[in-house]
Amino acid sequence: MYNHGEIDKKWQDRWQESGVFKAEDFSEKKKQYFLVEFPYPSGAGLHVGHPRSYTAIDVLARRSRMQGNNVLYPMGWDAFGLPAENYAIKTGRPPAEITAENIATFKAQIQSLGLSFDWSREINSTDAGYYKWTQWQFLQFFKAGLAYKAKTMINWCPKDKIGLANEEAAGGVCDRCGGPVEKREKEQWMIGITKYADRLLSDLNTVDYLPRIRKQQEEWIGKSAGAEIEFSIEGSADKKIRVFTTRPDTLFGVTYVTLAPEHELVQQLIIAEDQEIGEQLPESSPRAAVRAMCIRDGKLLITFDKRMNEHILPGGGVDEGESPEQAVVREITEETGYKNVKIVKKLGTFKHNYYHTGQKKNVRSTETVFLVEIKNDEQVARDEKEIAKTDFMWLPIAEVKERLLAMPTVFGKANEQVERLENYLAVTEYISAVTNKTEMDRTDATREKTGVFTGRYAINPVSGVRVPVWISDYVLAGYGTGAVMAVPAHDERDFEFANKFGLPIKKVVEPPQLQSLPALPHNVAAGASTEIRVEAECWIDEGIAINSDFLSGAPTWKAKEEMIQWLEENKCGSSKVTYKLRDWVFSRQRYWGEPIPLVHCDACAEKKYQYVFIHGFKGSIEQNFFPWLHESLESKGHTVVALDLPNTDAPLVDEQVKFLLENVKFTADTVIVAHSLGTVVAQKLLPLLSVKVRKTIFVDGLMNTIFRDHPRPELEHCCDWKFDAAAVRGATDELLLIGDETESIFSLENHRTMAQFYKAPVQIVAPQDDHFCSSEEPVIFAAAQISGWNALSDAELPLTLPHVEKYEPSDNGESPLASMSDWVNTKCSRCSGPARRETDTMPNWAGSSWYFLRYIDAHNEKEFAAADKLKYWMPVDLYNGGMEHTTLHLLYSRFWNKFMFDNGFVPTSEPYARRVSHGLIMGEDGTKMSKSKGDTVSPDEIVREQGADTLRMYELFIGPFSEPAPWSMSGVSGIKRFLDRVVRMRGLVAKTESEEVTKGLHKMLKAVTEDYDRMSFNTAVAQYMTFVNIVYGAGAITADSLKLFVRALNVAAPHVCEELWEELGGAGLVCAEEWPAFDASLIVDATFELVVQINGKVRDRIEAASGASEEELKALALGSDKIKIWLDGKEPKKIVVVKGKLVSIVV
RNA sequence: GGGCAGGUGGCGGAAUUGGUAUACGCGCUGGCUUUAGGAGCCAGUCCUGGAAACGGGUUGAGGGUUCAAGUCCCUCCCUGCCCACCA
Repeated sequence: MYNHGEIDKKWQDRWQESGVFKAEDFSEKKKQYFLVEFPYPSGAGLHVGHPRSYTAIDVLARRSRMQGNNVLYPMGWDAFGLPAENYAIKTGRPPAEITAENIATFKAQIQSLGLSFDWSREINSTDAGYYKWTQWQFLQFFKAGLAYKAKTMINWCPKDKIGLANEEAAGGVCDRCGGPVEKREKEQWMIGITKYADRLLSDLNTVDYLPRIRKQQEEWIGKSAGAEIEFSIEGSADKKIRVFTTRPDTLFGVTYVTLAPEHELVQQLIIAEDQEIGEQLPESSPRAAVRAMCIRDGKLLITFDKRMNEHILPGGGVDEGESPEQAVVREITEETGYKNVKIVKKLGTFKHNYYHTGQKKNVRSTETVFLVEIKNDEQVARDEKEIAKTDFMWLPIAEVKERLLAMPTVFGKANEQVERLENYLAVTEYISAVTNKTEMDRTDATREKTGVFTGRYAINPVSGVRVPVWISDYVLAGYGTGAVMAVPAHDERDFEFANKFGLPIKKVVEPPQLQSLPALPHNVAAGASTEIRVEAECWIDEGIAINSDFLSGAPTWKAKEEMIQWLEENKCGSSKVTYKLRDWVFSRQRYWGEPIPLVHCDACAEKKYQYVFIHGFKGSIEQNFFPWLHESLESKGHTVVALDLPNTDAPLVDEQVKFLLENVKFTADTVIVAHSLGTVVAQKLLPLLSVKVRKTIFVDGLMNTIFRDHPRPELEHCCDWKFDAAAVRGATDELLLIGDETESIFSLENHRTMAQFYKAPVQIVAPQDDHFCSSEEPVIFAAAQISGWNALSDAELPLTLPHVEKYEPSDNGESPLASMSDWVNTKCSRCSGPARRETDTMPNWAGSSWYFLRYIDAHNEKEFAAADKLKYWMPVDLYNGGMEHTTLHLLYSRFWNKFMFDNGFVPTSEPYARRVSHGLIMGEDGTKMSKSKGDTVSPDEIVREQGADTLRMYELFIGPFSEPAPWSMSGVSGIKRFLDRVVRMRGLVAKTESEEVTKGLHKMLKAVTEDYDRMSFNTAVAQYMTFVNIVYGAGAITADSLKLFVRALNVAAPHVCEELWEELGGAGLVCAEEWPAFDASLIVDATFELVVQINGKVRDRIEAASGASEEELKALALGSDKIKIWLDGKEPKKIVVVKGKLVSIVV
């Protein structure tokens, strides 16, 4: 028994005093950066799950130090987030206060484990000194044009009137009140991670991630290659449906086209604006009447005529001097009392005859039908007479549809019109039903597909075949184009849908014939199934094209290529790559997060600018990106100056600069957009300007004549290639570099260099064409626009969280910051006019996207980290974290780091060289530990009762590191027993020891070293135990051997080992000793147990010399009496000898 | 539905390249030390036949390749995790 309470504390203090675990910047030793995910300091304190990875990586860190490396193993706090905020809402205490307490608890708990963290580098994501740099880095994204505002759907609880995080809205139910969660549109900050999709995918080749982690990254990015194809719409020449498909080869098999219910074309298609129904008659006809269709939540507003005993649409005659629009609003108010009536659209004007009861004859009249919206349910009192005459009601469309269609007074009865109305009703009903569905209902894949025919037809561009256009909720609005070409014969979802709605199925791919496949002798011999099954009628795999005109006979891969070529030649489609990855929603309507350091100024937003284009080598204003951009900017009210530069085929930069100075009047409201060699012109031009221009954009710019990998001597003499960074930067308020990811002309390194030279942000995009031709004009258009959003200057950072009275989000969905009018209302940094601060805060993912960089220089007040220190320490050599973070956190931080790399702020493109994951620790019953079950285990208790080393070693021993493992309290006691045995080995120290002990020691050292190398901590612990068992069996061990053992065990059980080391007279700290090397010569056994098998069964074990040759072993085996008996005189047919192991005899 | 990981004693788990299956720990049994309790130490502990010697069987089920299969191949069953209508 040892007094763990005393020695734990004693050695933790010694380590702290001696500073042995401090990482040294720029040390000559080899650097090793070990990282574990920094925890969220929850109020519940440390869970036994936390120490699992901290201890395991601690073992590696301690061993690495003993092996002579300069180790960085830091710890910090990811302390922004919901739990503290929710607790603050409940108690009214500031989250900062709560967080500080939680951190103190966590830190004390973690420190009680004797982990070798370098606490001098401790960080806290909620410190203003930390989040200043989170804000600063966000502004780099903003300045590079990668942060933008867009409308997205948020989870909204109508009862609590707050927006919910996804984790608070799990299962479509509000976390707080248990009520249903709706989707609501909200403008939010987004970050353009999709621009990095391809590099995030391909750079996985450059890092060492656990295969399943890599797979998850790949799937989350979800790259698929295919084609975008345009279908024209019958009767609407100007509108096209664009679909994305991975199987352009099946285009001949398309039997219908489907749109997502949210697709922008849906509204235009179902209300046939461009196709009037019925015969148009003059609206001024004296008999003109109006009717209103008002549909809400799948119900139709109907009036009931009491005298006629008939349901009818609200409406009536147009009075004199009244327009039909005025008439319909008046009629609705009279008949129903609703006063907020708004006309959405005129559906059409129809002629019809009806029997006029007053005149007692058939009258010819016109009727104009409007689609109306009733904004809210405010009503005026209805006229007495009207009440006597009519009732009104909201009826489900399905209930009234038949009657409505039968009404003689509506629409007449032409078939086409009825059909049209029917479609209109069906589609409207469908869409309202779908949009009312909860998210859960909609994403449940086992659900039956639903859909509705729009009544419209699309034309297959390759076959000219007319196919119906449907709307269906199995089409996702957010992926591809939100529309699909359905090929039911070769897509399971389309197949299911076609069967349900009786749509035709056309086969265009034949499964490959077995005979044509190369023989697979291996598989056949192994009894492999030789049949290829065709399931149902739907063949989704590749094959041979049939019924496909010019494609017929081609294998799928070839048919794809040929179809894409045909589409491109005929300008109705092109090859296209699509990703599942969506842009990153960066806004949270919460208090406890980093404030987004932006200010919005209306005056700046309204301002118009003069855009000056500078084209490149051999370029002209009509080429490259200029024509569309020109038009688009002018349509926004800006002016554009676009001039062809002189001598474009043999340019002289100075001459072109002079030309521009003479022909353009540059002002403070000028924005320069320069492309390629034009950026060289701009770099020479800017220092010569007498004003500071507003913004300059270099599109695929350059500073030397090295083009990616080859020089361009023809440009060497166009200028002196010397640039003055300060002068250029001083002549333009903003400078933005846009680079080409495909490196078609310039390398990414080139942009990185420019970014560092000019201290300017870089946006890397993947243009469809090389070197930014017309297809990328929208990217440049977006970058060139100047919004009303202005970044705070570096000096204004950090923008700290103000103190608020209430931590609840406001009931309009804004964060609590929005109610702080003193804080919100501020001055525009640019024009000094009134401006408003952004009140959204950043997500939890922000601070954790770069924390590994801050550890490297945790106290730097001038930069987020010094470049030379980053260069020394990055990348992280080993990063461990939970599986729950292997998609989002990993992806976001990789993206963040890559962007920072492109901008020259960090030295590596990938932040983590290696990523591993630990398994969850479960309760004793094998299910998740939970407070409600009461089976949570507190590390404190174990540390107090059995010591830190016991907890540490048990965490290592519990099972394979990356697998989940059930906690076992008696297993903990087993470790405690082992450590007591270790301590008692003092009593076994003797002058000599048996060979068995020496050999066991070195075998253990070898095995433990190898086990740690492959992160097999549980078996390493078993090796220590085996050795201790040997020593107890032998009864004696030398002090030297025990010291070696203590050195090896120290990484796992450091407190006990320091104590023993001291007692054994070891100098200094054992953790500062060298990692013990094993002596290979001591491990070698003189003999081994030769296994002799007959027909695969072990029949004898014979002691044999280790070096014995195959012949000797064979002779030995055959000479054995036992073997002779088993052979019974039979002659062996075959003898296999494995040296050092066994002899296998076949008879 | 798809992907991934797995299925080995009473339990957690070992077996690195196809080469002695069940290391190590827990639990259990017996013994010793002996005031009790606890702790410690020693021995045993996959199933099965046998007093023993010595056999037979065994890694979810079935089949295959091999001198040899927990490990490789095929079919199926089960469990866990992740993703989930991504055209």
